[in-house]
Amino acid sequence: MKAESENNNTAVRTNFIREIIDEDLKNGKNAGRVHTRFPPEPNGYLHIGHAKSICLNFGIARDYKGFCNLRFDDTNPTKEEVEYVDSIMEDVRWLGFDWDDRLYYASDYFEQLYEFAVKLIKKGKAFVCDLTADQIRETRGTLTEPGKDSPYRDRSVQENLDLFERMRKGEFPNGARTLRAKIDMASPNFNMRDPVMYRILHAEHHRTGNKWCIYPTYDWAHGQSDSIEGITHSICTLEFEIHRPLYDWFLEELEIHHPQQIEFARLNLTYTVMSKRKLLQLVEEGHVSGWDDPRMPTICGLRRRGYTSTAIRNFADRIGVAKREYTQDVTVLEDCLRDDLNKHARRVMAVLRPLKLVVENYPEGKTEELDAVNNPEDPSLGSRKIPFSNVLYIEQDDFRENPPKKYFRLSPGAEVRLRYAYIVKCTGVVKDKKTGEIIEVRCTYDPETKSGSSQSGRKVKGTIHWVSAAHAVHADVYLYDRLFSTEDPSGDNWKDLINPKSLEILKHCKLEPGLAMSKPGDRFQFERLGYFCVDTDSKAEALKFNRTVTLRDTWAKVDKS
RNA sequence: UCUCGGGUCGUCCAAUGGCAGGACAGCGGCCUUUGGAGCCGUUAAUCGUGGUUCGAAUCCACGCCCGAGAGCCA
Repeated sequence: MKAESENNNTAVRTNFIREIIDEDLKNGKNAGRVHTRFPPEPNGYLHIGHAKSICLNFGIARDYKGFCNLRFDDTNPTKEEVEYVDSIMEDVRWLGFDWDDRLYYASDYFEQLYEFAVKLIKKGKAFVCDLTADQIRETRGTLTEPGKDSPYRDRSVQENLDLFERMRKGEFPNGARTLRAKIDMASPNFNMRDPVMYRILHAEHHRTGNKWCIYPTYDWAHGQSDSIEGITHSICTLEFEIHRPLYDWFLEELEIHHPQQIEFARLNLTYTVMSKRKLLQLVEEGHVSGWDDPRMPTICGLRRRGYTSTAIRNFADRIGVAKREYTQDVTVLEDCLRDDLNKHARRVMAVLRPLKLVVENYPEGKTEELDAVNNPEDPSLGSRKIPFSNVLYIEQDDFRENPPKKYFRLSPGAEVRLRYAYIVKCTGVVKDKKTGEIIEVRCTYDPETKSGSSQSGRKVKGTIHWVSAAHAVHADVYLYDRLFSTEDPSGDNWKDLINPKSLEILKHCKLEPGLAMSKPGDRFQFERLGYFCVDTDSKAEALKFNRTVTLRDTWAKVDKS
């Protein structure tokens, strides 16, 4: 996947993390270095929340002339897979960031971590514990009561060293023993109640294979990995705040480089869910077609939907970074999207729900090539020719037999401009004799009103889009709406809140002929309708478009009221 | 219940003891060969009570509300 870069240099907004860095720089901390990292666990696909973190970490490295590492936090072989590793790298690159040669894995440090653990054992700060998981839980205490010391807490250094080595050699079954830090079972912070550093897991790891049967826990691996890589600012989400004392404790006891952990509030968005667990459930239970379903908040889903990485980066800048938990209105994301697409997407005409329009006074068989602007926001994109003839398709919505007030489109006797073509006047309709359904609208055109010509000042209130019937190419168009029908789908009944109308498939839509050449990933504005992109599954003989987002539609509000 | 965080327009973000500002959403208008875009205007907030201060969103105290924490997950 190629990066969609093109940085638009809006002034970088500051935030409390950048202020901390500014302060550190002023004080000469870390010898003026700024080094961050993005540390995903390869157990799922990246989503828009990760994008916030990626933009934060890589963005800081870029702005402070520092570095940002990509590090896979792969300490749990039972959950992690290479499939996820690959997708994560693809997504980070697509977002426009590059880790150069700084691709790391926590598993790269397993040997070093083992040696660090030995050091702690020798210092009398870690011990091998024979308690089972259940027993550890029982002795951990509660929110209000301290825990109890493990009966194995006072083993000799020698015995701990021996046992720990034998754990590594595979002499014990899963769960039989752990290595625990010796801190304080009475601490009000559970993370300090002699936390587990290593567990026995006879499992194959996606990178180290069967070399190890003991694996470090997150707390033991993360800070030390940060330290090994020379990270200066270890930025993570709020739920790790309570882990910070432990993060600091390990580093202090080890007397190694001590990065600063800083926590910020993770992104929540209205009308969607963000937890990996729920996302996985949506995929596995078939509520969506896969991780890259265009309704998913995953990076690959947004990409398939037609989002640009520029829009996502701008979104990350716009929402800022703070410590209070929040839920961002999804309209802000959509606004960033429209903002980018408006500037760059080529305009084309497409009729999604066709209604035949016959121009009575236009010669049958005649075809004219009319000029159409590709993007009024960007003249450098030029113009194209589109064919006009006596039989056209217009949008069903653009004709009303009994128009409401302020309806500026076609209705019996009314005039409207056909975009880039002529002003036409509706002369009547043809109805299906049995159903009474309108199957054709008739009109006449005024040859003096050709688009671009000196039109003697004639103006009409409405302009509608159209496609010449004989020249149209056909496509399936997938209309997506929000995945959930309520703003806040958290809670146990979240699956009941899935929007049953989040996908509508339109067959046999009529597109202007140039679109026959479009390729997967191409983005367009279908005039007056919205932004659309060619789906990854689209074929020349079976075009498939996804609606990325609608245009802002002020008429929709008027019509409703 | 204990510990740690956090409370500013509807939603987010800012103001770092000195006129509470910006974005999105909303509302009104202008403009328009996209009811798009653009432009202009406008509504709207400091959790509460005390205190310190010439002056408090900001500092202090006491409340209140929200979130996180008892994985050998990250």
